[in-house]
This record gives sequence, C-alpha cells and structure tokens, in this order.
Amino acid sequence: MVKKSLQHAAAELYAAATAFIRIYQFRDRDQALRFGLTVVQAYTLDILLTAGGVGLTGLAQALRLDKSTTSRVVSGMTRRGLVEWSRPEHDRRAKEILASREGKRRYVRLRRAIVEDNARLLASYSPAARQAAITILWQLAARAAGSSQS
Amino acid sequence: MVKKSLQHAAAELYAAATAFIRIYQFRDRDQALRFGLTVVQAYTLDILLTAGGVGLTGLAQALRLDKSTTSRVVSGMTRRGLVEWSRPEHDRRAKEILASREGKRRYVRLRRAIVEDNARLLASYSPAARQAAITILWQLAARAAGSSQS
DNA sequence: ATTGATTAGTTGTCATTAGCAACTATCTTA
DNA sequence: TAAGATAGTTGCTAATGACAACTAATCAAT
Repeated sequence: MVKKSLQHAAAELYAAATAFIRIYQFRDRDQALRFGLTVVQAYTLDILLTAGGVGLTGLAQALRLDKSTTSRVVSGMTRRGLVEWSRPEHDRRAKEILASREGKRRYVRLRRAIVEDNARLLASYSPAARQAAITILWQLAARAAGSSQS
Repeated sequence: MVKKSLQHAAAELYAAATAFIRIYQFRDRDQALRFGLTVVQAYTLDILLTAGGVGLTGLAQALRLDKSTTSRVVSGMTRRGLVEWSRPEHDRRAKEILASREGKRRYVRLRRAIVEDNARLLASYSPAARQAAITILWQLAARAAGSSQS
C-alpha cells in the first residue's frame, strides 16, 4: 500500500499547502498595504535589494512577468519614488534599476513586521520544531523549483 | 539567548515561506492556465465545490475580494460556463452560485495534476517525513489564521 | 400595513496587472 | 557596414481590484 499512502499524502499536501499559501498571501498583502506597497512592489524591492542593480529583462524573469508589464511596474515605482534607474555606460539601451532609499526603507519595515508576526507564530514551538518547520519549507521549495524548471 | 534564536528563526521562516509560496504559486498558476482556468477561478471553484451553493457576499468574503470584483468574476465564469446560479425562493435578491459540470471537471483535473506534482515531490520522503511536512503546514496555517483574524 | 433601515447584487469609474505584438534605439557580429 | 540580436517602450485588449453610488428585495418597528 505504499503507492496509496503516497497518493494520500500528496492530496493532503495539496490541501495543506493551499491553506498555508492563502493565509500567508493575505497576511503579507495586508502588511504590504500598510506600508504603502503592493505585493508586486514588495517582491520587486526584495529582488533589487538581494541582487543589487538589475536590468529590466532580468527583473522580468525574476518576477515571472512580461517585459512590458515589468516596464510599467518600474514606471509606477519610479513615479512613487520607490526605485531609481540609470543607463549603464557599457550599454545605453539598458536600465540599471536600484531600490531608492525610500523603497528600501519601506521594504525593510515590511519585512520586520512580517518577521514579528512569524516570531509570534513560532514562539510556542521548541527550537528544534522551529528548525524543522523551516527546513521542510526550504526543502519543499527546492524540490518544487527543481521539478518545475521551465 | 532564547529571544535571539526566536528572532533568527522568524527571519528564516520569512525567507523559507516566501520562497515556498512563490514557487508554488507559479506552479499552480501554470497548471491552472493549462486547464483553462485563472488562479481566482480555480480558487472560486474550490470554494464552490467545498461549500455547495454560496451567495455572492459569502463568496466575496471567502475570496477576500470586494463584492463588485466578485460579481464580475462570477459574470465571467458564467459566460465561460464554469458556474451557474439561480435565485433562491426565500430571497429573490440573492444568488445561489454553483460550479457547473464543466467547471467541476476542470477543477478536478487541475487538482489531480497538482496532486501528481506533489506525489513526485514527496516520493523520496519517508512516510513519517511526509506526515511531518503536512502537519507543519497545517499548523502554521492554523496559527497564522488565528493571529490575523480581522 | 406602511415606512425606514438593512442587505444582496450590479454598475460606473479609475488604476493596476497582464500578455501579445509592434515599435525604436542600441549593440554585435559576420 | 549591413544584418541580426537585444533592451525597453508603447498600443491594444482583457481581467483584477477597490470605492462609491445605485436598484431591488427583505426585515423591523411602529
């Protein structure tokens, strides 16, 4: 009955992951709005702060959005003072996009707020259980990333 | 150093959950599109199939969307034959929204495809590890739901 | 029973999100 | 240097999402 229990576990994982994702998404969206950011803007800032300067095409790939959509997202964020960009000397078609001071400020605050929520969530776990939860999420993410490689 | 390790775990959870959610969201979106559904439509069908008939206001709450947006989502899905609705006798303002045969068919297929992905993901885990992953996701979801109760 | 308040959905308006296709400008390479 | 590839932008269309204003039906209170 190994097959059957695997199928069952896979269905359970579907339900659990769906519930988990919905709740986290809504929570994160609410928090982002509180800091004057949309989900896409927060995600963009996360990428920019992790990667340093990024071009529009690279940003589009990281966001999994069309270049055109990404272009408009960047326009909006520039208008709102969340990002800045310049033309690199070696390629004057390209954009070098960076988080602005304000963008960074908001993202850092947002991240801090979410981490605090997480701390409340984990408070009653033992350190070992905390670590187990984190490890499992990383593993599942890594495996899903590996299998859905486009 | 208990406080510090909690903070550290909370930050780790942020990173892990973000990675997990992004990858699953994209995977699910791609799968949904393959079956001719958007994410919102799949979510709607899930709610309708779980709850039976639902009114628009209830659906909007479950989707966490504005009534107006929900109304238009239902219009689109009706146009595409994914849902059907009727006026209940006891309240002729209301809508009783149900998944259509076609909507149900597509959702079931989508779900099956995602569960199969999940089975591949879990295949190399021991049964105990599978159960642990599922339990942790449920727990984190339940806790987050409890703390973010609006 | 009639009026007033509440509730269920819809529609108008606006901004954003999203993708495809067509476009300009700038490199790269043959 | 001409042809092709690449970086971004803009036009178009549809969907998403929210707020406010609206119609229609039900409920409550006299």
